[in-house]
Amino acid sequence: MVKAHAPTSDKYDRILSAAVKIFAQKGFFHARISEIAKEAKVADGTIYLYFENKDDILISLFEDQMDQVLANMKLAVAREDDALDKIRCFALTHLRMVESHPDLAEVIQVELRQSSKFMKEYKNVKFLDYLDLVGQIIREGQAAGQIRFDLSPTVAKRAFFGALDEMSRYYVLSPSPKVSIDEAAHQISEVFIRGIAA
Amino acid sequence: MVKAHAPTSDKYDRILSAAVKIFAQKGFFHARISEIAKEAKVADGTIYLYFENKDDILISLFEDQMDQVLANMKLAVAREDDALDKIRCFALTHLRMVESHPDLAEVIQVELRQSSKFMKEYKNVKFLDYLDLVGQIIREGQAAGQIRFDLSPTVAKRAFFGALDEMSRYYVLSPSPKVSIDEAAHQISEVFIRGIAA
Amino acid sequence: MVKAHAPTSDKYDRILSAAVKIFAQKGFFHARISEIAKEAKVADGTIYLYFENKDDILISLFEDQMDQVLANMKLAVAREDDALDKIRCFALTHLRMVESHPDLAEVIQVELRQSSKFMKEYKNVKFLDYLDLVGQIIREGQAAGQIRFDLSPTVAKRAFFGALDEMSRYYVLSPSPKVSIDEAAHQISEVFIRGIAA
Amino acid sequence: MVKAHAPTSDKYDRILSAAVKIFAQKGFFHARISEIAKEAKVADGTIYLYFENKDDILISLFEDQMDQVLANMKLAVAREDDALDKIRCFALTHLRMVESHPDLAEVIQVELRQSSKFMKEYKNVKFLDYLDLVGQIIREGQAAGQIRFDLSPTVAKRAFFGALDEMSRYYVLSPSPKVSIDEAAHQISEVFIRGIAA
DNA sequence: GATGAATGAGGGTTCATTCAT
DNA sequence: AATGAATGAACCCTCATTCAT
Repeated sequence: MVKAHAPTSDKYDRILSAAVKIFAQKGFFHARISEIAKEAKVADGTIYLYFENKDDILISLFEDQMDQVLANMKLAVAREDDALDKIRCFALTHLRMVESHPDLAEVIQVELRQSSKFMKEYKNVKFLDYLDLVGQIIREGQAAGQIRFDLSPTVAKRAFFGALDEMSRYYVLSPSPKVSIDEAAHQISEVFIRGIAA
Repeated sequence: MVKAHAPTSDKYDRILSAAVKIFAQKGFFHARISEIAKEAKVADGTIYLYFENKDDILISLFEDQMDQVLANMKLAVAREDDALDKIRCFALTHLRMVESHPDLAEVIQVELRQSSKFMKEYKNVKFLDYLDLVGQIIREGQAAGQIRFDLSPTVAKRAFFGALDEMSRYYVLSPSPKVSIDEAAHQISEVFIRGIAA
Repeated sequence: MVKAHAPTSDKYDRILSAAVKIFAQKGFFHARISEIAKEAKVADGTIYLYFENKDDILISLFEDQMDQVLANMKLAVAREDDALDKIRCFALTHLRMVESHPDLAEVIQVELRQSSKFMKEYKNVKFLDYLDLVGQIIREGQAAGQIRFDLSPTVAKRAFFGALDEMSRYYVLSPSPKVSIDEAAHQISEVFIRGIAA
Repeated sequence: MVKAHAPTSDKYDRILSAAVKIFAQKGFFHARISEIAKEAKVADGTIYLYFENKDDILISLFEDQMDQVLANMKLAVAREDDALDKIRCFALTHLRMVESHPDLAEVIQVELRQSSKFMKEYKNVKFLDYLDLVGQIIREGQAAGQIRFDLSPTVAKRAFFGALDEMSRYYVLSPSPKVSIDEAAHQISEVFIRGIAA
């Protein structure tokens, strides 16, 4: 069922913003629809005019935000010509997004990789697109002779993303991180680049 | 509260094993106590003789299994003398454990990093110990002059673990992986070693 | 926590009435929320829109009804000028209320004096107010020289109330009482009045 | 089912004593069998060798204790020749028993008049016997011309017992009573005697 | 569209009772 | 007789979802 809603209303966005906040605070399962409604200043029932059910809020949130994250990252990476610079750029942009949107980062980090509901049944296309940005850069670098040919892009893109992601978890969950975002991005991209260089 | 139970009974282990299976299948929140009880072939109430509540099952499971994982990894790594070989060993051992205990790996992967309950309120000491095994190896390699001194062990250990962990997620959730466990372990450890080498 | 509910709805009263009936029938502990809900023709969950929990139903019931009982008794007693007539009036009014509201009388008789929950932790102010109506009458009669001065109002008010209360228990629990309400009220008040007269 | 138990064992009494204590503390419904067992220093299951079920503990307790109370009261009252002195003696003995066995008094006061289980289904013969001791005294006094003939023993015995009982509740539940037991007994019996005197 | 009172299915947990030892 | 681990029926309460207004 496609939910109709007037584009003039900002309720859809208000609900999603509220959901990000509450999900980050309590976790998806402990978050209450009534709490999201209260935070969004709408009635409980109103949420069901914009979303099918509770799951749909999380998925919509993810899809919506991943569109922006993806667009943002593509734009940032496109500014660099060199594959290795693109990798540096990816790391920095990724961690800076985490820093500037901690609630969203936490929800994506923590809630979205949880439970069969969202990682098995729900085909996480947006996430795979995001992951493949790294894969493209690697293949580009291989084509340019900068990156070893015996490196599997499938493995390498996950290794790189995983490194950044684990670092994100550190920032999301750690009250007082000891290393700056920029320094972490620098260290991770340098290790990776040396590791994959031809 | 320490729950009394005869050491001769295997119910504690039966319940934990059942829980691993059901949690992996349905996710923690969708898992039903009655289902775990049925799988463990005990009455619902019996579970509460061994565990405080549902949360306690997950935490006990984690603590119990992490003890074994930790011991296993320490043993494996101790067989190598060279820091770089230890890193190779860690990667291979980690991914092989994931391969041989897919249910457990999935639960740890997916459930335990979820929700404030388990990553914020619950001090995940065992996980930090595990993570620090990598940190120790790195400091050892730095002392031996094999690893760059300008590398932050804090960042590097997370980068390495994150790479392995993201690869684990791939194996846990992917129905038909395209790269072998051993090959993935090899690629990840080689990229990392080149990346951090002095 | 004050439970919100539209004043136009009669659900609050319907639930209380149902509760009186079920509590009288089964006793508080054997009464089931679902049974009260069914009797009140509301859903189980609806009860929790009007009451915090099962205990709260009993306490609300008591507070609500005692307000009415208290008001009713004050009104009745105020019609008499003479202290001794007030005592006669109190006895008659009390037992007639018991007769006309047997379910409520039984609940108050039996449930409310039960268990630390309601007689120790719960400060039963309304009941003490009711009891003190008798105390006031006695002090009034002492001031008028009709009642002995060496009589302790503290003891006397309890003696009088206890006499009526035990008689109430008889009516509440006895299937076929042998003495009429009015005759019992008469006998009790006359014994008491002679007993306390100057 | 009649429960057999060796008269050499004191477990039966230990369980009843424990039950009195726990029932007084928590109330019948909040009392846990396991708690009574612990207090009596027997295993949970042992209780079921001596009692049919939880209800049976309370009833046995009541029957057992009422036998003693009844015997005690009969003995005390038999020492007096005069009906009016017997009334004085009854009041004093009753309140002194309450004072010296507060736990038991509380259980009888509070638990035993609760719930249909014990006041409707369970024919409370012992209590009626106790109540009728007063009835007998009154009839005796009427025969001796000391007590009015137009007084209904049915009403009068309840009035007198109710007065004492309400006073007991005061002592049982009040942390610091303002009137002494002996004074209360004196006042109540004097009021009653004057009230019923020919 | 918007509301929020009402719904009622569902499940974690308790605890009286049983029974193998 | 005594034990206490095990049982499983029973129930209060929560909360996602609905629908009359």
